[in-house]
Amino acid sequence: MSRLPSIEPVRMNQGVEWAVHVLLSLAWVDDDRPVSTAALAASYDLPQAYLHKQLQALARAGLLESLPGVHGGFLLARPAEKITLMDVVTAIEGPEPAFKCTEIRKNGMGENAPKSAFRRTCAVHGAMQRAELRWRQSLASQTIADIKEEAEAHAPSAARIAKQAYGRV
Amino acid sequence: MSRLPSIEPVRMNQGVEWAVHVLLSLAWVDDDRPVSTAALAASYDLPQAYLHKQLQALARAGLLESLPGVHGGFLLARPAEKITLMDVVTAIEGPEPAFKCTEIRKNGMGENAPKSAFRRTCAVHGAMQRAELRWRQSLASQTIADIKEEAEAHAPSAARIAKQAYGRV
DNA sequence: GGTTCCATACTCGGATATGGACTGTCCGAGTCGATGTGG
DNA sequence: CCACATCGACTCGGACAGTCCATATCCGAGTATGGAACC
Repeated sequence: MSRLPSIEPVRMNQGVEWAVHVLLSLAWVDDDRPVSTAALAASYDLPQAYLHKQLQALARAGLLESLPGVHGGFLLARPAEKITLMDVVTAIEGPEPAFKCTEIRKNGMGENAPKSAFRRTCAVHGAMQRAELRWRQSLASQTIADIKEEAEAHAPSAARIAKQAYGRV
Repeated sequence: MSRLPSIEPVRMNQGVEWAVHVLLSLAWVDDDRPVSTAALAASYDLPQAYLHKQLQALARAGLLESLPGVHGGFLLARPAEKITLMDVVTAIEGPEPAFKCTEIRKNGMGENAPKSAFRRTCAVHGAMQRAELRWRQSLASQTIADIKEEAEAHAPSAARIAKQAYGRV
C-alpha cells in the first residue's frame, strides 16, 4: 500500500503526479456523482490519508469540488479543457517562482558601484525568469483534456477501465 | 555576513544564484590568477564556508578550475561563452529531472487494463517532460557571456568594479 | 652575498551538525442512508 | 402501509508527528611565502 522511499530525491512534490492522474480519472468518469478519496487511493495504490491531503489542496485551489456526506467525494470543478498543468502545479507547489533573486549583486562590492547600475532588474534574475517562463508557458498550454486525448489515442480502453474502477459501469 | 532565514521557501538551491554571480565575476576579472573563496564571499557578502561548498560543486562539474596554495583560488575552466546556465544548474542541483514519473498508472486499477496499454510512455510523464524540456532549452541557450553582455549594456562600469573588488586594478 | 632549510599563513578538500519542508498519519465535524417505531 | 425520529457509517476538514534534503559549519592536507641559518 505505502511506497518505499525513493532512492533518488525528487525535486517536485510527488503530489503533482498524483493530482494529474486523479484529475484524469475524474475526467474519464465524467459523472455528477463524486468519487471518494478511498476509491481514488485504491485505484492507484496510494496512501489514502496523504492523497487526501493533496486533494484538499486541489479543492482549495478551485480545481476540485468536494461534497461531504457518506456518498461524498471529489469531482472536477470545471471542464477538463479549462484545467491546465500550470493550475495543478500551482495548486500543489504554491505560486512562488522556483528561482528567487536575493539581489546579492548589491551586497559587498564596497560602495564602488553607482546606484544607477541597479535600476534595471538583475540580469541573472532575468535569465532565470526567461527559462522559467518557458516552463510555465508549456504547462499552461497543456490541459487535462489534452492529456486525456493523448492517452486515449494509445489506450482506447482507458475511459472504460476508469469507469469500471469506480463502479460506474 | 550570514543571511536571515528566508520567510518563503525557495524551490531552487540558493547556490544556483550564487554560482552564476561568481562565474560572472570571474568572467569580468578575466585573469590567469585565481580568486579565493574568501574574496568572492566578501564581495557578495555571503557565508564563506557555504559558498565554498558550492564552488567545489562547480569545480567537480568542470566549470571551475581550483588552484591550491596560499595564492590559490578558483578561475573559469573554459571561456564564458562555453558555460551555459544549464551547466550551472546541473552542477548545483544535479542531473535528475524535476518531475519523476513513478508509473502509478499501473498500480491498482485491478487487472482490468491490458498490458499493451502501457507500451507507450505515460502521457502525464510526457507532458511534464515537454515543459521541463522548454526550461532546459532556455537555460542551455543562455551563456555566462550573454548575461555579462546584458549587464554591461546597462552598467558599463561592471567590469571595472569587479576588478577593483578583487584587487586587479 | 647566495643558497638551503624551516616555520607560517593561507587556500582547497571533504566530513560533520542543524533546521525546515515534504511526507505520512490521526481524530473531529458534518452528512446521508438505514432502521425501528408509532400512527 | 406510511411518516418520522434515531442510530450508525462514511466522508471531508484540519491538526499532529516522522524523515530526508538543503543549509551551515568546522577541521585536516597541501602549497607558496617570508625569514633565518648556514656556507
